[in-house]
Amino acid sequence: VSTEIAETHLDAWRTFLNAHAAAIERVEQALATAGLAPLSWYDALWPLHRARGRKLRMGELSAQVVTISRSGLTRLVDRLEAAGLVQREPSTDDRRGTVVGITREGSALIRRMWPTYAVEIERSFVEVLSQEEAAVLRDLLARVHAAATASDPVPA
Amino acid sequence: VSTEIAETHLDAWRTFLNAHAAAIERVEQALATAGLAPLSWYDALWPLHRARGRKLRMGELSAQVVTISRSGLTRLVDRLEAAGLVQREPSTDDRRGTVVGITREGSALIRRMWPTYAVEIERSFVEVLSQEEAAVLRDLLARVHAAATASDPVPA
DNA sequence: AAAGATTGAGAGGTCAATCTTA
DNA sequence: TAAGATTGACCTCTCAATCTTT
Repeated sequence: VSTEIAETHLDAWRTFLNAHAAAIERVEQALATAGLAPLSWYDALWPLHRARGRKLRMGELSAQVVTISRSGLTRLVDRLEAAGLVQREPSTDDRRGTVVGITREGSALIRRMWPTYAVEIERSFVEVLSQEEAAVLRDLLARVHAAATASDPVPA
Repeated sequence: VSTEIAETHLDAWRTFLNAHAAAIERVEQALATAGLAPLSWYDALWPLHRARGRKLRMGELSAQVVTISRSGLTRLVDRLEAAGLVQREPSTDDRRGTVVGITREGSALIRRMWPTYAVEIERSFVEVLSQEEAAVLRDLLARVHAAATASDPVPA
């Protein structure tokens, strides 16, 4: 364990990875037990639901679903569409593009999933962190996020 | 956005997910650019490397590689073995079991990966968090981890 | 030529069933 | 019968190549 990173920072990193794995695992498990869809479906449906009827282009949606590649999103939307949760149409203004809109069933699913999802956020975050602590956590992680997003680590 | 979770907690949750996605993405990208193996290989090799020669049973190893299922680990170890980085043998004391040991090449790979990995931890954590802040982050996330690990959310 | 999106091929992952030894 | 680990079937994701429109 060299290349000298302070022990505290390393511990924070490891705890970060472990906490994330445990929390996500738990949410997925709760959703599966409740007979609902996986978190990835929620992630993709949520921006569409929030858009309240406005259809999003695949690219716009992709930009908001950060854990999946562009082609991965195409395939996810294939499944969502097959399940009747979203609808695709060719974009009218730029005919290279495709727009996706959530259906009534899609919005219904999002609403059914939220309570289960929320219970797990309660357990993992709300019950163990005060408002002030949550704010501190948010601010520290926002800095990590910004740093991790900053312009390329290793240019091509 | 109902089922009432305070906005601060929700923001913390979202930032948690985004920060994780960004940080991991960055590490994977750096490793790939350097022509090294993915993080999952590091995760599996590290406990074996740390065991300094002692061979671990598949179950022991599985317990320490938290992001992958037992059968997923079998397949990962298949690949690591094919790459000459680990070696499997039937366990002598309990012949149902298998033990895995890291090879010289495996340890060499871990050592070659670490500097690249470390650079990204530096960028995402060390450069933006003081010692004290890292300690605070570690402590808050340790609570999240504990809460997310606590006995079953939804019993079968 | 470049941008938006999809597709083919293949890598990696899971669950449930299986094999072997305890 | 149960525990440790693997396997078979199948699903999801990614990269690189492709198709269409700009």
